[in-house]
Amino acid sequence: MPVTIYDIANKAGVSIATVSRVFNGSTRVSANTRSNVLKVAADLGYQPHATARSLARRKSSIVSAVIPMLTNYFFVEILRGLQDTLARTEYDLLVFSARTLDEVDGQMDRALQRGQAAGIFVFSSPMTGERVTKLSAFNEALVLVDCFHPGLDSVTTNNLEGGEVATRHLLETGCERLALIMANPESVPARDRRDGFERALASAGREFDPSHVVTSTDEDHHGYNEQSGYDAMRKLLAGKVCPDGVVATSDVQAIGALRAIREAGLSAPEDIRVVGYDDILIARHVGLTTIRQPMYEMGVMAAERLLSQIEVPTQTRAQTVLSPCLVVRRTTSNDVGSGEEPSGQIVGRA
Amino acid sequence: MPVTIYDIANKAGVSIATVSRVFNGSTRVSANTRSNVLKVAADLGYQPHATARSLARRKSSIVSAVIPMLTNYFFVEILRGLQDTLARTEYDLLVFSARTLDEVDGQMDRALQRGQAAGIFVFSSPMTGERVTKLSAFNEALVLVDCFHPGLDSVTTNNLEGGEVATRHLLETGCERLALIMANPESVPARDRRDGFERALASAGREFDPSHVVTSTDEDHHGYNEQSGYDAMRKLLAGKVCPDGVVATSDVQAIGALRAIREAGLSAPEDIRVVGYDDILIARHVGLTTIRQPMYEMGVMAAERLLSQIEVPTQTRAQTVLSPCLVVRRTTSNDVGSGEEPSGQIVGRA
DNA sequence: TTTTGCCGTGTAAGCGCTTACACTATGCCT
DNA sequence: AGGCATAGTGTAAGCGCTTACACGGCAAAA
Repeated sequence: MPVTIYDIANKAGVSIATVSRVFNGSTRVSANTRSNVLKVAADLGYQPHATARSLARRKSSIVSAVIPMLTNYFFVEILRGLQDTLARTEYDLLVFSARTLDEVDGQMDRALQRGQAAGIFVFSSPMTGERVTKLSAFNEALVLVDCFHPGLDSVTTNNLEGGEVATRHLLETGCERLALIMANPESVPARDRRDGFERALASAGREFDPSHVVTSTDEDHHGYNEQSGYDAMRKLLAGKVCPDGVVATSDVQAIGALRAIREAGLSAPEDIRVVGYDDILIARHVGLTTIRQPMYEMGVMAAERLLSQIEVPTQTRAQTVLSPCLVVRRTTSNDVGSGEEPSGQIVGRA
Repeated sequence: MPVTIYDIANKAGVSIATVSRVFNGSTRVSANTRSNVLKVAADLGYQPHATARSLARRKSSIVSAVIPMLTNYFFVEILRGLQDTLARTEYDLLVFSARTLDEVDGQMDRALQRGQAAGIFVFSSPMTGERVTKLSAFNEALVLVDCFHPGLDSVTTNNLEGGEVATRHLLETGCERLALIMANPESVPARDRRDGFERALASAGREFDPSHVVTSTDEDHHGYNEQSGYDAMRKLLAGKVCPDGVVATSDVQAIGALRAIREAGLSAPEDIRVVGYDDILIARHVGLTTIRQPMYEMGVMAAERLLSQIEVPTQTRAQTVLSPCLVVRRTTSNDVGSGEEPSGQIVGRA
């Protein structure tokens, strides 16, 4: 009882080709026939069969996204950008979420399944050789989001710049002894942020104290978690030279660090200034100065990029790099008004 | 150059039917043939074509979820439950997110597209007549999540109970003048929570003061936003009898209320105790007592329900109702330890 | 030895749609 | 009047796979 184009063709006294034409790019069909077919289709409650359509067209109307740790606010925001952009097209979004980075490979395989999608997004996954091989063999559109590989399209933010901006901010507010609380170096963004930290120090002519860089070896979320920030801060506080400014490679780590600071009877920004990274929702509420990434825009741009790849498959590759921006709040400044002013003072542009 | 079963059949010297059998329920194929086919397939780098498979099987390996306001932590958690459960099956998840409740209908139409999905989840959408009609006409599996309609499968939490528990908690801690900060009554959960509030008052023999129920008329997220909580609290503070206990229908509203309280020079729990609803991440950080919903579990159960519907289509309907649980934190108690103990004291079971 | 049955495999008919190609009018140009 | 576009429609061949049915062969049963 599902109604097909045959039913319509029968009832309207035309051929299935004509019915199909009506429902497609309307290649030359007379106005009469068209409206007649449309009417019959409406009467019968016809709906095109998505799968059959894809098969015949040799092109799916689905695009896939492989996302590790969907729980993360960062990804959800990007997803919004994707969705809002895709909603205006014929494409629907298949979401493959991996709980850990190890699960990414499995989900990627599912996503790369032939005939499934017209294109795919890969989020925040380190580009191992094996992955690059698989992705390069994929014949459809592909955009990396928040990760990078030469020769593949990507939309990323400039983590090096972000790390640098955060560090420079601390220097400018008068910090003398800077420290870095870093996530697991397996994470490429973490490494880039660290490089930015070092670069800012170097260009300010400051010496770089290796004991002031605490690196997580945590596997859970690659060290992007509160506990790892807490532990790192404790370690810093126990060191011989206590820092007066701390950059963390994520907000959650920064929040852990703040807890350690508070427990030590100290406070931010008075004793130690703290900068996070990401601008998650909580950052606002705890007044955390942070580096905001243009997440929504990343989603939009990634989607646009994918769509244009689908349209013109042979197109040259493009790597889009967006700049993060500094959001100044309580943990580095006494001037920003207390309490939870909604957004903080935004410095720089996204 | 994409390799099909014909290529394999040729090279292996068998028919396409045999190749197909190897890749399916392995209906009677000799061990020799099987391993030979598998080998050839591996050599050629064969991958089954997802779309063709769905068409031939008359059954998609995709399930869809229609989700309003994906930004919401609540939905993301449920999604995790869905994904984790689906990951173990052959099904992939198509996500249709609507930015507003009005967009739900459009996204629902896309999701209901014939031949697209083997089943669909509809999240948190009021069941208007039109929607019920469309959903009932859908011939595939269907599970409502966080919304309800008799005759359709659903997984919900008991909002009435949640409202009641929150209210009773305030009464037990000695509050005398209870108030309710309520979201837009278009939202069914909000109404249910209010009913719970009223019921708890009634069964405690308290009188119900209508002026102590402030209802949002906000359209933005149905009044589930910080501003609406803030405004409501201001209104309560300006009233002739100031409440000493407030239940909010969501954490974000509660957080707005807390701000209003602080700005009025008062504090929680000393002057006014506050209970939220949802247990979003921020709740922990501001020490908000709240009602936690078993979000992840909802996702798991919804997925399981859908899967079993797909397996046995004629099965009887089931409405699953999960109980929320109270999480006691600073805003209603001085005994819970200060600062941000991670989880709060959990009372009741999820 | 003949019968019965089952196992392993092939043949072919779809699934519901798109689209190249062919065909028939019709209108227009010479 | 004949020739030639051109617009509108139909015919049929797929898209890559699944699966009902048929068939040959061989082992067990008679």
